[in-house]
Amino acid sequence: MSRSAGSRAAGAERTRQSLLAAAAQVFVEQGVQAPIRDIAGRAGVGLGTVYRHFPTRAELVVAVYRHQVDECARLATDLAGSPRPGEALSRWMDAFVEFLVTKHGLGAALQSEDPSLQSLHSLMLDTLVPACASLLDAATARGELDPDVTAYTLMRAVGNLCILGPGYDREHARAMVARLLAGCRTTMPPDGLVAA
Amino acid sequence: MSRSAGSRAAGAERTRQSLLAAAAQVFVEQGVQAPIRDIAGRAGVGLGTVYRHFPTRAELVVAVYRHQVDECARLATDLAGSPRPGEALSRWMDAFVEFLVTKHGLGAALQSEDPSLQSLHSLMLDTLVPACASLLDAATARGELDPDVTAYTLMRAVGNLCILGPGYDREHARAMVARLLAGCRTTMPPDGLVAA
Amino acid sequence: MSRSAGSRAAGAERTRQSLLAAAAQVFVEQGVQAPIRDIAGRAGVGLGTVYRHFPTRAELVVAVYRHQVDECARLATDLAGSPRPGEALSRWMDAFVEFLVTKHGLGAALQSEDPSLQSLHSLMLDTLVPACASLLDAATARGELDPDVTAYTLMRAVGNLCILGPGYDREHARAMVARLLAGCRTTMPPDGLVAA
Amino acid sequence: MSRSAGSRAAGAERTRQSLLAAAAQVFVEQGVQAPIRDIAGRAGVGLGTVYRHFPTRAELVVAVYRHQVDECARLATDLAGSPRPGEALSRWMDAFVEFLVTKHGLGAALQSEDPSLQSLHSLMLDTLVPACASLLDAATARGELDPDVTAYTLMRAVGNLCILGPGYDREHARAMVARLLAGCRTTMPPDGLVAA
DNA sequence: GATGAATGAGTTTTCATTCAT
DNA sequence: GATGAATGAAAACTCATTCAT
Repeated sequence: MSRSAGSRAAGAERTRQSLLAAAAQVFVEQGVQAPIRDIAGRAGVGLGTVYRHFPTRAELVVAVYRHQVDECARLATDLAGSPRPGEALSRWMDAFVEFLVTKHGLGAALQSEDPSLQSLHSLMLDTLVPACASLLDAATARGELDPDVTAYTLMRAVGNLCILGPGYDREHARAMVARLLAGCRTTMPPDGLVAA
Repeated sequence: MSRSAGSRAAGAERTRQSLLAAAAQVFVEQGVQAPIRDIAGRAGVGLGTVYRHFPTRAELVVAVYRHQVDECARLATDLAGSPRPGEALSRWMDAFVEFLVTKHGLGAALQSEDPSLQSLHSLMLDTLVPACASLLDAATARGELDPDVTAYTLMRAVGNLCILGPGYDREHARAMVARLLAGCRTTMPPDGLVAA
Repeated sequence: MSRSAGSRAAGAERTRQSLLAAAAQVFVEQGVQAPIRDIAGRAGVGLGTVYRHFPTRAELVVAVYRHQVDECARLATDLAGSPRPGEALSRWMDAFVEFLVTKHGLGAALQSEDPSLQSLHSLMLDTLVPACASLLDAATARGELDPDVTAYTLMRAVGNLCILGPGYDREHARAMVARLLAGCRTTMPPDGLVAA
Repeated sequence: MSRSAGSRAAGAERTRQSLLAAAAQVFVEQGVQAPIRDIAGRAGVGLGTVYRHFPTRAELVVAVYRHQVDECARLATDLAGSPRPGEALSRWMDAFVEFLVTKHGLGAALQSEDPSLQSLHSLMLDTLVPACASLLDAATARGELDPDVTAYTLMRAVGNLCILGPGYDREHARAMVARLLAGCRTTMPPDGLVAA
């Protein structure tokens, strides 16, 4: 009359994966505030099923991005021992930018103060800030980076620079991030003025 | 006759100012998408009064920010003839940052693609991009800036850097903008990698 | 400091006439439910002025149409003694149709049950039903009309036939009214069936 | 499984029918522009439920009337081969009148130019005009009707004659339609004047 | 008398969320 | 576990009406 418990669980897992894939797509198209119904529709499941798997929007958002966040953190680990820490940092930032701009709306979501997205912030920060920090520290130790730059601040800034819009696309974001990084290489005078 | 008409007009003008002040406050707290009713409540007027003065949300938003946008553009004019264009640009950016972070939510509003905010984009771009461009050109002419940097892209980037959040406040934004500017002083290699 | 009482009264009368003219126009364009503000605007006066002259919408509507209603009634009087009452009735109906279709929206207004338009009904009925009845009676007396036809019912029917729409314009209304009248010339069988 | 799905679907269908019944009633009382909330209230459901079943007002209006429109069209088909086409037309018009006056407010709705009711027009015209035309053609072929009369114009006129009001009820409408039809039996002189 | 600013009730519409099946 | 019907709070927007000047 019904499948075995095992295959039922497998079915649930498949449903979960459909949801994650659908949500990822919809988030790209409409941002993380997209109607839950749209996600259910895209996944081909009922509305209630979304709520069963992800009782809150935040849980869904976090689940959608966790995989890529983890991958990004792993890349930092891989680059950690590089003999050229400044270049390693640049490479990692490129990957981070790629991640952010690919996930249309993520940058915006990151800056949203909507409490339901708090856990997305946590995910990003808890995982990526340490990852970034290790690269930063290495670069700083070599004198390739101003020690005043903190990983958290830099990542927020980069996250913001990755909020795209008309006339400001992926390449612009990448270029601006590169320049920001370049500006982090040397100590800034307290007033921030560019020396002549 | 002119007195009564005058005082009615004066009352309306006072209402208008209350609305602008209330909207500015509410925009800081809730962003430019705040419910119109909240703005009416804050100003102590009826809902219809908001619509009378500002038939669309966009008109209200633009009115709220126009004064400061104009002031910011004026500052660019004042700084235009400076003998040290790089410093002039830095100073102007500081003022621009100050403007953006004071108007919490404006940065976010600027990156919104909501068509009702199109006119806010226009206001900002039409007024400030030329202002910024004149400073940029002067700095570029002196070799104090990479000619590849365009005013539009730089302003979008700065606008994004001014989206604040927990752990990323005005001072962080200011510092990041200063570093971004510093990174604009020299030509970037095409791959954006920091030279060792 | 102010005009004499006489000229003030004259000014008021002029305002009243402007309002009637403006309302007539607006009623044609938008129907009798048009926003009061539009009428004030068209007349070039303030909103309050409309309310001063015509405290209710109904009073304005009635005032707008009274002149023409009276004229229409007068025409009936003129035609009353005609030696050919059937033709007189036709002619009068033509004038009535002309009146109705010219006043776009009046037909619809007449069938509306909005209580605020009750007095418009009264105006029409009290004035025009007797006028029409006199022509009807004359025609009936000559055997040119079925005595079962009452003025009130006929006028409602004609009023309805004058509600225009896409594909049904003034000429169609006129033709249908003529046919209706033709159908009133002879006694109908109780079942309304057309004899072969 | 099929049972639970079945009963949920059945419940939804019951809701849909409640809504149609409620809407029909409310349309009679208030016309087709009645507030959606009133219909929801009458049906004893939430506001959103109305929107779920009928996303636009037009869809609800059309659904309410489609059944009867179809029935009316079917009757025309049944009467099409009648040996006495004039009588068939009369009978069909009687049914049409019955339909229109029963649905108080439909006549008015039909003459409304509100774009949201465009589909109601289409429903009526696409379905009933051809139905009526077939009866008309048959009668015309037998010389029982003036060939100048078109189905569209006749139906608009009949529709208008079925707009009831105080002192003008179903019987009056029926009588006036019968007379209009009678007036369609013979060619009218161009000036529409009744010959003595 | 004239004005028009202010008001707020009334409607439409959208979606997050619940829950019976 | 899955479903999707139902719900209703929230927000936008319109306009008739009042009233202080």
